[in-house]
Amino acid sequence: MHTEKVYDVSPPKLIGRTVHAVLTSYNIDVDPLVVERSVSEIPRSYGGDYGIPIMRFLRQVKDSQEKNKIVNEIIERLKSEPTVRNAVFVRGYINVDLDVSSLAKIVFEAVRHDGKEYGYVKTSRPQRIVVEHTSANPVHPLHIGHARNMSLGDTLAKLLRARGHKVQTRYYINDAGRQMAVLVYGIKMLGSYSPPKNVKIDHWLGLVYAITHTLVDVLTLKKEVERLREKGGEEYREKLSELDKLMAVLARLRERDPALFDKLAQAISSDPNPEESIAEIMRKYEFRTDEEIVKLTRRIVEDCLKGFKETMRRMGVDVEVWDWESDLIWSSMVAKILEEARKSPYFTIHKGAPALNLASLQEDPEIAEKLELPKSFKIPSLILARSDGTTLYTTRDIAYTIKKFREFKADKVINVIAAEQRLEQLQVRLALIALGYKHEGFNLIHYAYEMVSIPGMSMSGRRGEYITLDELIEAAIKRAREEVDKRQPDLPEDERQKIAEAVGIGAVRYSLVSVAAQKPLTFNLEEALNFERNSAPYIQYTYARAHNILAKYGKPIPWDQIDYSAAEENELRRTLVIQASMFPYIFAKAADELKPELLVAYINRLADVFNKWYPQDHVIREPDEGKRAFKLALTKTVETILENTMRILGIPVLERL
RNA sequence: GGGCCCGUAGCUCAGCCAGGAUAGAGCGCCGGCCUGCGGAGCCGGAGGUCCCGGGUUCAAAUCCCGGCGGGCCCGCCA
Repeated sequence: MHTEKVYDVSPPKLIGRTVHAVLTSYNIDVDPLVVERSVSEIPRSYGGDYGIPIMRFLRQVKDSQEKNKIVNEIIERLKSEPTVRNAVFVRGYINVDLDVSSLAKIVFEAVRHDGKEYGYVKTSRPQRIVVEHTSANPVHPLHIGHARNMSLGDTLAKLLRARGHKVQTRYYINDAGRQMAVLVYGIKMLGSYSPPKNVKIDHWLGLVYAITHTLVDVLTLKKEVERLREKGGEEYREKLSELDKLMAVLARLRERDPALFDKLAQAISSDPNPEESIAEIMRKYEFRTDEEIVKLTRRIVEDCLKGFKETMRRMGVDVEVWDWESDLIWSSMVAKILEEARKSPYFTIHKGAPALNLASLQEDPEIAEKLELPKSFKIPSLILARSDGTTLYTTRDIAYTIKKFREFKADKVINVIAAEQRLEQLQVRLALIALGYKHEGFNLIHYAYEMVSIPGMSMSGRRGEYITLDELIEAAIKRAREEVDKRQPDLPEDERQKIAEAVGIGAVRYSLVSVAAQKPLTFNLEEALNFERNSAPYIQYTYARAHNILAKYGKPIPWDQIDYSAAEENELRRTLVIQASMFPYIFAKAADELKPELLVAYINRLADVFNKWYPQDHVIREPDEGKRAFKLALTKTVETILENTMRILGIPVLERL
């Protein structure tokens, strides 16, 4: 693969390798990665393109003659590299001026031969990796938070695959547990399961769930208030105001479907003990003692997933394996975990329930370090089962983790799960280690992401307060359509709509992976669809421009007629070549560090430079054949990188928009 | 009460783990230019106590300690 050659001569690799080799020959021991990462882009006015603060590595060298000798040797070695024009020592830095003509030759050859694979440097240590993502509970429709999850998960999977890993994607269907039982209870209260045809099924189920959940909460809270009335005081007033708020939620829910609401309200209020009815459904499903409940639950979940899959398909997201939580229980995998726990030295009884004492594991320094445990915080004991024998989410998650590792013979499992589940995810890893599943415990990665907020909107699935992802997609497409109608009024209607869909979807995905996962993200539709800057449409547009310049030329790129000296004639051409040479490096870094946002920042910058370049340095009208060949190759290179990045980010590639 | 994450220009964000030159982009704002390979154009400018206070270091946005502000978590929920 020619991409490897580009990777090797990319400035951080080249300079890092050279510096490290010389330092090592002088018995200066430094981490090659630290050296490589000290290489940074510098302003041209510093006399080069990339620089490295060399003095920080020469601290231990006391003799200044010796220092000079080392610096000079590094400079000489760098100068002997074909892609280096000059290297100088300035104010503690070694600055490298690149020979962009030689660099261009290497980059163009790679683009020419690797094409759609250009930039996808293969790892030297391929692994088997499971990426679990989306995994929304099948009780309400997907919303913007799930969209961040699926965009990150799908992008990571594509990124790791392109890097040469074997990747499997999985979705965990949480069909056991209380939430599901609440929805099933609601459906049962309606008498028969007959969802309306004119509403998307997951949206309707979400409404039933929200109404049922809130009604049950209100009844429970009312009893509580009743009980506290005599006593009065702070607690009573708090519960009372909580009840007020819930009543307001109920009123809003009723507006959405009065008939459905009234039917549920009447049925539930005539149930003497809804909490017990829900618990009973949960038991019947988990212990599989009531085939009717099993069938109904499965049918509801299947229906809800149909809705999810439709939304995911629109987002361009595909998951390979769908795992049912209930299958883990029924296949006795969860029972086995419980059994193993009982035999483990960490087993304990906590508040009368079987549990694992995880705090004692914290004392092991290896575990504390590898799992990055908080120091002055005692991990609470993990309760494994309810007193009625039903299992708990975390216990089932332990079994599921083992399943994921086993079935794919995975080296690593990446769970894309909200940051609010940090403690739970930590407990899973600790529990695995406690039960002797060390490989699993140490190689389970919680890829945590923070919440997505939409200005002026608070969200709660239990209360039915959310903007669904479907609505968001529609809004994005509608907004995109307005722009497309403005720009391309002559295109046929159906084509404009197709373009608008590709633009809308791309815009949502781009903005959801553009911010580092551990930061809270504010989603702004207008910004996501800003056609002018830092957005998927902007990248799609830039691609289309590059593509159409090449289409206008109409012939194959004359690779063999390129005059490489053209590279040095224009600053923007130089910058583009250097940026193009950085693509494999950025790609590898994004994959290895699980940071898709690096790719987003990179591609945005490349588009900026390209958009600045082509209007002022005409490609097709270039009279000199060799120079025109160079410009065509450069355009092809940019087009290729844009396309190869969009493919990873799941942004549809369009030839016109 | 404890733990985790975040805090950088008016706004949205890079940079922080792996300390180094004058802290970067984009939006917005101000002032100019422009008839284009698809105007979704170009050039210039202003704008910063890198949340605060200590410490380590030749050197701190970056590391350590102590605060402040925001979010999340600490359930026989998921």
